[in-house]
Amino acid sequence: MDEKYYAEKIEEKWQKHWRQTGAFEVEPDDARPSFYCLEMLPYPSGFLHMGHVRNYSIGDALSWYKRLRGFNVLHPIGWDSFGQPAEQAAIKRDIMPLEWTEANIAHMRGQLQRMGVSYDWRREIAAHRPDYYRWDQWFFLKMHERGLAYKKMSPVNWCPQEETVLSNEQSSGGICWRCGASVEKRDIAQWFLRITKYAEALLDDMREIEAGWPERVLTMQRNWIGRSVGAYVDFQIKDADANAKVRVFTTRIDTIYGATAIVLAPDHPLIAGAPLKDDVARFAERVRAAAPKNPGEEEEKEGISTGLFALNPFSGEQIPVWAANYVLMEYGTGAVMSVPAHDERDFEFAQKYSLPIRRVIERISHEQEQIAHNEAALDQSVAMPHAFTDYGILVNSGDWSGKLSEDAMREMAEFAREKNFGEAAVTYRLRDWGISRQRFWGAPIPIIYCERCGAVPVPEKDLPVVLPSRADFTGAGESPLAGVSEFVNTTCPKCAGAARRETDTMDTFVDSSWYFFRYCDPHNAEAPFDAKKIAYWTPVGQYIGGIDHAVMHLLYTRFWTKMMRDLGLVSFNEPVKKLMTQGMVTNVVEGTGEWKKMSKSLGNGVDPDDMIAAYGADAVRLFILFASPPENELRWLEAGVEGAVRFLRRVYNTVFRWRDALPDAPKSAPAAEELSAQARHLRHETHRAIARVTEDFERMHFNTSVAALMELSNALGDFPSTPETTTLADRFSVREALESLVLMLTPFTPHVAEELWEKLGHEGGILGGGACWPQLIEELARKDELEIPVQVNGKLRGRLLASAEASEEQLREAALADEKVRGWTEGKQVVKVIVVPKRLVNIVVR
RNA sequence: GCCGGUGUAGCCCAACGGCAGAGGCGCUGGUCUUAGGAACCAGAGGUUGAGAGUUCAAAUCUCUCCGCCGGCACCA
Repeated sequence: MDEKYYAEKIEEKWQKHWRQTGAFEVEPDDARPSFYCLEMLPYPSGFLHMGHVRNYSIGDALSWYKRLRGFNVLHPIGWDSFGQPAEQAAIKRDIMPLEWTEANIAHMRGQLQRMGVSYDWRREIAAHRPDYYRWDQWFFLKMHERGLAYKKMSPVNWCPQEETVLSNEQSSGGICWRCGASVEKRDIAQWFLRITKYAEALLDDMREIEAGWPERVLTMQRNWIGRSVGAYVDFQIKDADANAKVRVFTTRIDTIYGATAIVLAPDHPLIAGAPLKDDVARFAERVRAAAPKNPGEEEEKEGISTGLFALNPFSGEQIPVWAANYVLMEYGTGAVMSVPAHDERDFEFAQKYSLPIRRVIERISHEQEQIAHNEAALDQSVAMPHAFTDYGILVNSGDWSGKLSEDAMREMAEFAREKNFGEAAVTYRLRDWGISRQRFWGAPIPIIYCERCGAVPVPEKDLPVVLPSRADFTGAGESPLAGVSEFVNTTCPKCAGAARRETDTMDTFVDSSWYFFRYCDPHNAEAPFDAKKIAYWTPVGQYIGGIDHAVMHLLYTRFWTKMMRDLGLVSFNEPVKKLMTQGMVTNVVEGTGEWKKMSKSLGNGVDPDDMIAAYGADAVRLFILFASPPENELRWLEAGVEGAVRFLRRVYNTVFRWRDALPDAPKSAPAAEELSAQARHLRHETHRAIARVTEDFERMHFNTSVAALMELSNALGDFPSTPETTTLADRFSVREALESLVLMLTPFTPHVAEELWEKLGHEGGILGGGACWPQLIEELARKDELEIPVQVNGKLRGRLLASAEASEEQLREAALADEKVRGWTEGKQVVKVIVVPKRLVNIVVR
């Protein structure tokens, strides 16, 4: 053993040991409980950043802890290796996406290995390899069979100059990133997955994961799904045939007597038949061409009358049909009934275009706002200052007047259904998932277009549809894949005639929707995975990743699981039992003093390799876990890393100093009488630390675990005797403290823990030697003598020394008899004495 | 605007209704040193964002307000 702590040497040694012994390689084992610890797989950009290091440090700590607690731990990693940057590298630097991607993976794998993360590397997967993406294609075919994958027209960002499709990032600000031309929307046929079919289940099943997922992630998903309960109502178009109806969606059918217009989205199909259709078409064109609005900014409401009139099915009243920019074709039916008196947006619109305002809801409680109105007038345009949007009681609503909103909504929807002009309905903000990308570097969608047979799915036996190894990457024109004739030209699986392949590839969120199932059986050539292996490992016990994936990835993967369940592949509804969203890693931006997320553009990034080279992987990981709780922002402080090294050095020195004195210590615990007071105190500190660290691990409060380990280390430093003068019995307590400390450090700093464990006389490594988490002895963790604060009227006035077993009565007597306390109770009447055993006494006097 | 989170020492953060402080960073002083650094020892630092309520007792529970962070936002 070196006298000093040399991180680099120790880390190399143990990484080699782990590799050679396959320390983290696992297989299903029915005799042991499984634990699946998963971190979000990285995109192989080429370099690990601090956010990755934080993510994997958290996962690794938990994995080690669970192993030491006797779990069979699956801890895998892989690569989200399809996506745009590989194509951009091809355009810019003339390097093929495959080559670029594989080189990046090789480099990042090396970085992860130098971090010493305990992965089962045999299970590594990469989305861009045909043995992975063939199963993306297989799932697509299964969904296609069931009508869950379908094609429809949908807009893309289109650069008219380069005649190419752009991603949102490439068209930010409405301008093409390469040529600066203004970007247009263009409709093309694209593939969609029917996630909306699962909207209700995605909401309902949240019950199963509520306990293990952060509230805010579930809230974000709920907002995203946007369930809305209301009703459809059909309005007959006046002077047209009986089929000419406009269907609206409303959440407030109780306000229908206040409807003074129907408002359509500018691209609503009914406009084609309107008397003023040319004016409306010009208006719609202007709305479409309007500059893309800035987020957070509300556009001025604009509209135009269509010249049509509609009949209110409840009142029979005739109201005008308008088109306006604030009604969206994508939501509900693309048409609304405008009730200005009870909807802010309709109010604003009605005021601008002088539409009448009809008041039909009266407040029901004096706690609700009384809004000025003119009882005598039919139109409230002048009297009402703004809309009244609460529920209340119906007025001016024919036979329905006098009913409560809640009752009216239910009964009026039912009435509409009976009379066949509407029904109760639920709509969602959630749209189907568009997976088509007009790109090269993705999984090809396995469809063949035949002039005779139409769109034909590729037969399963012909999978995978493999990407060509080369293509021309210009960045302009159609997708590079479309230019590869040996890929595109094929024969129809049905009629064997000449046919063309689909050249769209899949969204990369497809790959990440099910990758963690593949880890369980990564080399299976017959199926995406084996059902028995899945049953042993999944669902995931703990998933760790950034909050940025709160909606898309985590919603898609929940959807995918439900789809797989319906295919009979898994037997549960939810793929992830517990989710932890880590905070971002920030650093000071030079010259501003502000803490911002590390990024290239701000120049405040810190290279993990540099830090590991300077301080060692153990110290970097320890600092990251110690500096703040995992969900919080982590402020990068190099002084903090230095502090971590200092701590490790202290522990190292303590082991070095004691190790020769320890082998002679008794193998089992000496009786308390044989130990000195200091040794008994040390045992107390040891077991207190075990209790705290264990509890904190269960809650993933790593920062406080580390603090407890530092306390234990301090207690060892305070131990008054030297190795030479300590009795054999006392040496037992030192060995116990050191071994506990080292074992509990393992999840944070596995390399140095292995090294110290070996120096404490254990062979074969921590896992190989069968070490396990230290066993808590509760009575040692308890303090036998306690200092009990005594309060008088809630103010601290004295302290008592009492045994932990002291009864309520004993504490009460002792408190009342205490001299200091009596100074405050003298001459007063004791009203009440509250005794909380082991904690405190409070005397209430008057 | 709506929803969620959060506010404790100069900073990161503990305290699961019971003494406001575990740990680290920084700062001040000391030991050591030619000096600095390192290491070790000691120490200072507070209206728990503000106000009200519940309670014997509130950082903790409830309400109102303020600040900050995040999500959604013409969603009918």
